[in-house]
Amino acid sequence: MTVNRNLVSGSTSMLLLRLLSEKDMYGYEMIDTLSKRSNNIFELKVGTLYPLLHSMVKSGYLSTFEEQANGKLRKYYQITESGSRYLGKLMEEWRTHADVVDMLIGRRVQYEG
Amino acid sequence: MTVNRNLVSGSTSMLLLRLLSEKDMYGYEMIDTLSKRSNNIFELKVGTLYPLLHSMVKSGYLSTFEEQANGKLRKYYQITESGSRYLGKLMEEWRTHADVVDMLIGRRVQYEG
DNA sequence: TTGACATATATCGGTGTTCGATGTAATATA
DNA sequence: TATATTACATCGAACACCGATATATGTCAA
Repeated sequence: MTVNRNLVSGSTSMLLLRLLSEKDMYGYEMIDTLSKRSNNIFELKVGTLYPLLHSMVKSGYLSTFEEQANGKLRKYYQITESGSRYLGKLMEEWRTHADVVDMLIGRRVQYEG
Repeated sequence: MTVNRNLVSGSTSMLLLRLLSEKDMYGYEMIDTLSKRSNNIFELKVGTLYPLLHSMVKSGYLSTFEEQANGKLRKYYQITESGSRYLGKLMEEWRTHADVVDMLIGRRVQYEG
């Protein structure tokens, strides 16, 4: 996130929910998956991840269950019905805002809603 | 900025610099222009604008001059050489990050750098 | 002419997002 | 057996943004 770490901030919870809409994951798996899929451009830090996951559990967007793997207890996160609805909302918002920004900096010639 | 104000945050200074790369403007003019061009989607608040402008002046990205208009003293902001370079950097970053987010949420099929 | 509204500047405090630093503990590997 | 990796977690600091608030002038309608 180099120079301006907040350039696309706020999209983090959207990306996590999007991942979990594919399958249940544990924390480190989310970081790895995001990192690999983005060619290391999106490098989520644990100090960001866990507080975010906890807050989304508290908000009812995620539920958790634990599972033994390689002797280690892994905490899996699962998206809820409410989380899916919230994800839809965030994606819609992202599209609107990103398009407006693109339009304003001249990446798209005109904004068409 | 409705539900998630931070969805495209950090892009504010980029948008302001982009505006000023067209012509010198005073504070309110920037708010109005951004608002009108985006069909009221991007509504920058004065509490955000002025501290940001001041910090960019301090960083050397902007310079200022005052001009009388309708009896009122308007403070115009002008982009500097350094500000133009910084804008280029921010736009490049925005493109990279926004593309990655789009790819991760499945808006683009594959990320091609 | 006066009160309301718009224009225009500015600051302050609070909230939310993110990360670096730090801590703990188990497994894998050299 | 020492080191690295995996995996969980919290805390404090920095930063972005906004609502509230303050001040002052111009415009316009009642």
